[in-house]
Amino acid sequence: MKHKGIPDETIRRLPVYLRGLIFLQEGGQDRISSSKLGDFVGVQSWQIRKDFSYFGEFGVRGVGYEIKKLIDGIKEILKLNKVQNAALVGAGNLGSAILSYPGFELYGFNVTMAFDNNAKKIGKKIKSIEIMDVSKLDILKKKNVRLGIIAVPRSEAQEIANALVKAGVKGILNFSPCYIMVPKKVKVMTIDIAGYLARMPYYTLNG
Amino acid sequence: MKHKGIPDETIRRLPVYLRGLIFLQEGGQDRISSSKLGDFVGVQSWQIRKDFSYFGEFGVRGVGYEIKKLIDGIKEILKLNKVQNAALVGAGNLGSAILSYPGFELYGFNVTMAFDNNAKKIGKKIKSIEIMDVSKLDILKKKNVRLGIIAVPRSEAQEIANALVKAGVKGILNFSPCYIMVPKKVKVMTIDIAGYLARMPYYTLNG
DNA sequence: CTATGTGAATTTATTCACAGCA
DNA sequence: TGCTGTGAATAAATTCACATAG
Repeated sequence: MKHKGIPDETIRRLPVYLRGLIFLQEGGQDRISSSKLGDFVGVQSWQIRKDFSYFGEFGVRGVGYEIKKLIDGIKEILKLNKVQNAALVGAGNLGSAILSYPGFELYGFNVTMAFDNNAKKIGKKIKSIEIMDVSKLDILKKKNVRLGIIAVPRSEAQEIANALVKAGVKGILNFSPCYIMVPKKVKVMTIDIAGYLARMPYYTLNG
Repeated sequence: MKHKGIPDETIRRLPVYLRGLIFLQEGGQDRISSSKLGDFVGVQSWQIRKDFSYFGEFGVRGVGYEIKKLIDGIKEILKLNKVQNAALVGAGNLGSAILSYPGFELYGFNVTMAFDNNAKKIGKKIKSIEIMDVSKLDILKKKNVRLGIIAVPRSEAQEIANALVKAGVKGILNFSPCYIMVPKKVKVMTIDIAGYLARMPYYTLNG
């Protein structure tokens, strides 16, 4: 299930490296050193070397890393090689933005389905994706969708999560500002947007 | 500048506690134990007690915590007592959603200004906020706005950050998927939405 | 000479176990 | 008795320093 002994923080940084490397590759580059990559993505060079070292030897001493090899390696570690579909629940302002968000593609994700409980929205399309009734979430099982994205009001988040789990979802990306309880086999990651902002004054207001 | 010896992880959890406590208070409750609060927000009870203990004695042994006292205490620690204004740059899909996001208010934030470089958007309003030309960012200095939110394409993020810093901003919440370089005195927090999703398969695809 | 890879040292954060107090 | 507060133990992550290899 989880590579043993690999720090979660290392896993957190891998998508950052991957994004940077893909960008560099698109720029025509095919080799890079840990310190150049570090400058580019905002991580110290020894941190990068340490992170890669958990998975074997990716580089060549005295030379650096071959970008293609690193990209392939990180994709394999993160299991990003096959395109995966995700379903969005909650087609409000934030949900609609997520549905149109161009950044998922880079990592091989497609948000292919959307659900809402608002009769006025059901049947409408956003970016060619038809919004379906949230009571039809079970269809995810048939469509083999294993990732759910929650962007509903806090008061509805837990029941949506329950429905997603029942529909066979293995991972939930939760934008609702609340704790969500799920069976241990399901992975929840919560992005608490306001929570980030709430920490700002602590770090910026001196005194 | 920063309380010394306080783990950053403790600071990260404080907004979570605060949100839960406000919710409980609105429900008419005025006292709670660390384990009940922990169940509610998804944190272990000892972790909560430890976190609070860094700032003195908030509770009463054998009894629990007075919710109002905790709320006031956390707000003071995080410096959330005075309402703060923030400015958004980038009024695309994600930016518009952020402008309408109802979750900031809880912590005392107002997104009061918005900027874009698209002539078609400038002058239009979203939620009664007029979108201004990004070249007018300097106005933040006059308006005493000290927080900036970046929701522009990656290619523009760094120059927008530079302009925000020049306009006197002390903290930047960055939704663009890239590293941003700023002077040390400025705090940047990046929310890499796709990066979260990119870690999902690692945790959910067994084998 | 350059840049990786990695044990060891250090720092940071979590977890425990129980003393202390209403 | 019940629940907080905290020193001590453990675990996790970062940082260093340098051996190693092209």
